[in-house]
Parts: sequence; structure tokens; C-alpha cells
Amino acid sequence: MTDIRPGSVTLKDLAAELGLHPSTVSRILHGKADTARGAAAPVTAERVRDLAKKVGYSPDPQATSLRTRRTHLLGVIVPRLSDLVLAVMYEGIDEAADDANYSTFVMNSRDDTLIQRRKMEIMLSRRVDGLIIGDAHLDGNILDELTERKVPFVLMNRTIAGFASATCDDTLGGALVAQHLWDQGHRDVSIIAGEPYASTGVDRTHGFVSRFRALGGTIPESAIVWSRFDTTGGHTAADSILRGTHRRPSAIFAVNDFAAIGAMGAANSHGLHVGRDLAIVGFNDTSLAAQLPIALSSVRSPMHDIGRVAVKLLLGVLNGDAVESVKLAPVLCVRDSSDFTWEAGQEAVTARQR
Amino acid sequence: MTDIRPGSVTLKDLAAELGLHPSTVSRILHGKADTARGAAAPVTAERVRDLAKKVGYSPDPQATSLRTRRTHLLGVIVPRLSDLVLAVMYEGIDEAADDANYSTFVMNSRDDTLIQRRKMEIMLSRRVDGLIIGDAHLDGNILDELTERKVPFVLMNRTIAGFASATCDDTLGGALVAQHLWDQGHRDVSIIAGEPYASTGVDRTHGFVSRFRALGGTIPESAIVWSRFDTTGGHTAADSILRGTHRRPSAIFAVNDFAAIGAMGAANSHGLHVGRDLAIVGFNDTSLAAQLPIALSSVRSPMHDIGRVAVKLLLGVLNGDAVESVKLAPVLCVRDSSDFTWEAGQEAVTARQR
DNA sequence: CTGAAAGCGCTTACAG
DNA sequence: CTGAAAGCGCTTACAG
Repeated sequence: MTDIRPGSVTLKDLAAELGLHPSTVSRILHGKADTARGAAAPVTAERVRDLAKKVGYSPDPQATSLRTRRTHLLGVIVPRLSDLVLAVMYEGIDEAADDANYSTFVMNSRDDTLIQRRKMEIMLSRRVDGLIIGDAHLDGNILDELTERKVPFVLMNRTIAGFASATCDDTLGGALVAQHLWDQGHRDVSIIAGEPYASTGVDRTHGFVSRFRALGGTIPESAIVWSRFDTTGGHTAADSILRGTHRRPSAIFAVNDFAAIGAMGAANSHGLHVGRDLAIVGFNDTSLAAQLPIALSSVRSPMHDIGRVAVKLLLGVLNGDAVESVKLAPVLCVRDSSDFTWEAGQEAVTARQR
Repeated sequence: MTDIRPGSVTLKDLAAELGLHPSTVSRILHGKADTARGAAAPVTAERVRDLAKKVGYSPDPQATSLRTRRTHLLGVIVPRLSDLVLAVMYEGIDEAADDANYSTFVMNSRDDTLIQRRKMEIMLSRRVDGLIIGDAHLDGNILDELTERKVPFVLMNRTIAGFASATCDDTLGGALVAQHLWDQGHRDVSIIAGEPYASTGVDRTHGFVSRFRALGGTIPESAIVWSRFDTTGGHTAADSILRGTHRRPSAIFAVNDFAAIGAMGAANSHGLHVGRDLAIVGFNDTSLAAQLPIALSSVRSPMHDIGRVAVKLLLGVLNGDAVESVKLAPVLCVRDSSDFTWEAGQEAVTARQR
């Protein structure tokens, strides 16, 4: 009687083999090994555990869930896993869920409200115990609905006032960049701000603008360009910034590394040498930033930990605790793309003009 | 009686509401809407379906699985989801599984044999119907074990002789690069070959070497450098190639875009201008390749489709079909990083020497 | 300390 | 065409 495949041996089999009643076996296997708390005679318990181990018994989770009304399943929704930022956060979730004996479904919504809803329903129909939402939109009435339906959930990556979330302190991150660029002498800056419905981009932009203005700088509305978070989005945005009729900025803050990479490409085609004619700073400090031909300055956000914290928060909610949002601290990493000072009188010129 | 949350209304509830027996309701809801094949009276069927829809009835999958011994769950194991290549493949899986009414668990093994095993057991203990394995090692005895245990599975991304898989035609991909570099005049080439346990790197390298030799070129063993697939791995490998005591190659083929990006970084620090002093070609044509400051030539592999095909194959296996491995065709995309001819007598020099 | 019963929500032969 | 029963594999009061 060896376990060819999980499921081949049941509680009943074990009981029969040992001449016990299934309920007795269940009671023993269910309680933690240390807490013998009168659940069974130590000798019996040992016999049961030994056999269970020997035959590789693994309880049927479907049967267990049916009884307990808990699936130990978590649902995770992200815009897209091909976004490295979300992929890394998910690695954190995977780890933490594993530690807590939960399994996770993860689905891509492509930031589309309809798909978002559909994926959510699929997860709920699978009876997940709770949801981690990584693609919340600022206008997100869907969350109110979830609350009304009493679905346990937390936010990750993006935050919305009134809901528990695990995020980076994006406002602070933006402020760090503003301070850095100001210190390097930049007075004319533009921002590639991401999607207006995502708190990440909005908060980073807001943090940047506030600090820059507090330092005495000015940032007209026209200097803020909304865009997609990917390389193409950044390229397009930077292109429009650099071809602008007014004075060209000497620095660009992109709220996402991939957008920053796209911006570097655009700068390049405008004949600008990033790190000399133009400073660029990204956000997230993904693994590529430091390795690029021109190393990219970026704000490191603890993506992996954000995933872990999201799980922790959700487990708290499932446990009935009152949970507080967590904002993890960002760290600015200065590299070649912005590691130079901009002279007061210096003008932004193209490399060709030099 | 509205469906606040899936699970709030059961088959029994529906039956009671309609004055029918639960088994009748089950029979009606179970059969497809079109096949009324004598399962119930059309009128009854309609009444049932109407109410089910109205109250948002969704069957409890745990209960269903317990009866049918099928979970409609697939397990997916990848080295890491933060590898864009696997992330995109997973998007294909997510889509195809969704279409077929399956849900998927995806877990990261970090290419570690122990973790691989552990994640597999977790999935089996969850009673997945089948497994998609994206991290197979060439020395993979684990697969024989799975076969023995009669676990349905297919491979994705990496292939192993004797098992059904969905992959790119990596050998052909490598050959395309060899032909291209040869045509541009390169006679001295090096290969950043990836991990020796991964068929992807091995096959791409083999395809490259075979074609290059068939064209009359020579490639010493020392020109092949094994490495990790990520940016750092590529950087280290390229560094060792470029600091080599012998003649410096005029072209490098990296079997992965991220390794290629790392190689570009290394070339840079050796004072070489990629696209003039050194040609670099990557593999997979990830979304970044075309956007880099120096656009990267790369072999496009249909990652998304590979994911979809993997699901299709696995569903075939679950259906008892005899399935054949699928190798999808790659396409070479030439860009700035290799779009120049290398003169016969030209010598690889550093930019500084010019 | 252990057993026996009930039941979680379904599906599926089997009657009628 | 519909009903009644059995059972998937577990857990959990309740007895004894």
C-alpha cells in the first residue's frame, strides 16, 4: 500500500489498516503533532502518524474544504504578469502563501475593468478564501461591491483610500527623486506619470511635484505626461516631451523603469546623450536598471516584500483582525543616467549642436 | 434570495424553491443548454435555468470534484515568473486554460531540483488534473517518476526526448542566427549558451554551431560560454569572452535577450560600440529588444502561443489522446546591434583605439 | 480515549 | 420525465 499518486489512499484505508475508526484517525492527523491534548492515546497517535507517513497519505483538499468551508486558496489579480514589477511581487506572494500552507491562483486582467470583473468571479466561483488585488483603479467602485458581498480582500501595489493595502511609499519615492534632481541643479523637469487610474503613478508624481515646488521649483501642468507603464508608453511620452516647442527639460522622471527605458530610447533618437544632455530617473529598480548600457537611476521599491506583506494582511483579514495598510520605504539608487550636475546657465541642447 | 457571494445558494435551495428534487436540477444544469436530450422536460429545464441565472447559482467546485474526481485544475511549474519569457508563456496558459474552463496554479522552482519536487507534490496534493512543466532539466529523472506514478503532464519551454512538449524550434533559431552573422561577414564568433541543463540554450547553441560549421566556419569549444539566463549572467559571460587572451570575436550570440543585454553592458565597459565594433544577437525578441538604446537583434519565439499549445497538449493527454510534441517556428529580427557588415580583413578593436 | 452518526454539495446509476 | 438513494473523503459535535 504505497502512495502511487496522492489520493490513492484515504482516511478510511488508514483506519481499516489499523483497526480504528476513521474519525479517530482524522482527529489524530488533524491536530498538530505537539498538541496531543487528549485527542488520542500517545501510542495510537504514533501508530497512525507512522502509517500515514509510510504510505504518503495526503488528505483530499476538496473533501476537507467541503466540510470546513475553507479552501486555503487565495486569488491574485494583476494587470499582467509580464510586467516584471508584478511578477516579482507575485514571487513574494507565492513564497508567503506557501509558508502559510495556502495556494494561489493568479490571473491577468490587462487593466481592463471587464476582465477584472470576470476573473474575480472565476476566483470566487472557485471559492477562494480571499483576494489580493494588484490592479485596483482609482475610480474603483468594484471594491465597494466586494465589500458589500463580504469578500475578504486586500490591495497590493496600488492603493485606494479606505482599503487595506501593501504598497511602496510612492509619495516619498517621488519626493526622493525631486530632491535628487534639484540637488543636481535641474530646474526644468518633466514627468512621465503613468496611467491616471493607478495610484502608483499618481502618488509618485504627486510626491515629486510637491517636493520640487517646496524647494522653490516650478512645474507646469504641461510638464506632466500620462502614459502607459511599458517601454513603448515611455518612448511615446518622452518623444512628445522632447519635441515640445518650449524649453526642453534637462531631466525626466519616469514613474516606472520600463517607461524610463523607452524614454532613453527616445532621447537617443533625439540625439541626446542620457547622463550628460539629459537626466533620466526611473522607478522600482528592476533587475535591468543597473545593467543597461547607460545604468539607470531608479527608486528601489521592495517588490518582493510587498507581495509577502499582502499575504500577511490578507491572512489577518481572514483571521478577523483589524489590519492596517503598510507602506514600505523606497530607496533612491543614483546611477550614470542622472549622476551629473546641471550648470545653472547651461541650456538643454542636442548632441548634434555641440 | 440573491447570490451575495458564490456558494450562498445550493442545488438543494434551487430544488426547494421549484418543488423539484435536487438530482433533477443537477441533471438539467449539468447538461449543455442545447442538449436537452431527454434529460428533462423543456419547460422544467427552462424554469430551472431561469432561477439559477436569477440567483446567480454557481456550483461548488469542491463538491463537484469530490464526486467526479476531476478538479479542472492544472499545475504549472516555471523557473521564475520574473523571467519575462516564462511570464509571457504563462499569459498564454492563463488564456487557454480560461477558454477551456480550467484554472491554474503556477509556482516558481528557481530551477532548484528540490524546490521543483516540493512544488510538484504541493500541486499533486491539491489534486490537479495535470501538470505543465516549464523547468525540465536535461538530466531529469523526475519525469520518469511522474510517468511511473501516472501523473498526466507535458513539457513547455524546454524539451526532453521522449516526452510531449510545446517549445520553440530552438535548433532552427540558432541556425538562423548563424546564417545571419555569417552573411554579415563574421568568422570569429562566441556564444553565451545559457545553463547546460536547459534544452533551450543547448539546442540554440547546437543549431548555431552546426550551421556555422556547415557554412565553413570554425567554432572552438572555448568560444562557447555557459551562463545564467539573466542580465548578470550575460554580463559575466561577455566579460570573460571580451577579456580573452586570444582573438576577440566580432560577434556574440546570446541565447537569451536578457543575457544579451548584459553582454551589451559588458561590451560597453570594454569600450566597444555594439553595432559597429561588435555584433550581438539575442533570443526570444522580448518586448525590450526593439526599444533598447541600441536596438537588439533577436530571434522571435512565439512565447504566448507556446503557452497556449502547452495547455492544448495537456488537455489532449487528459483526454487520452496520443499527443505529439509541437515545435513552433522562430523568426529572426535584425536590428542595429548586428545590422552591419564585417570586413574580411577588419580586426576587432576597441573604440578607444580608433 | 475511541466510536458512530451526520452532513458539507454535488453526481450518477437505478427505479418507476 | 422525475425521484430517491448512495457515496465521493473528510470533520465535528456527541456519546460512552
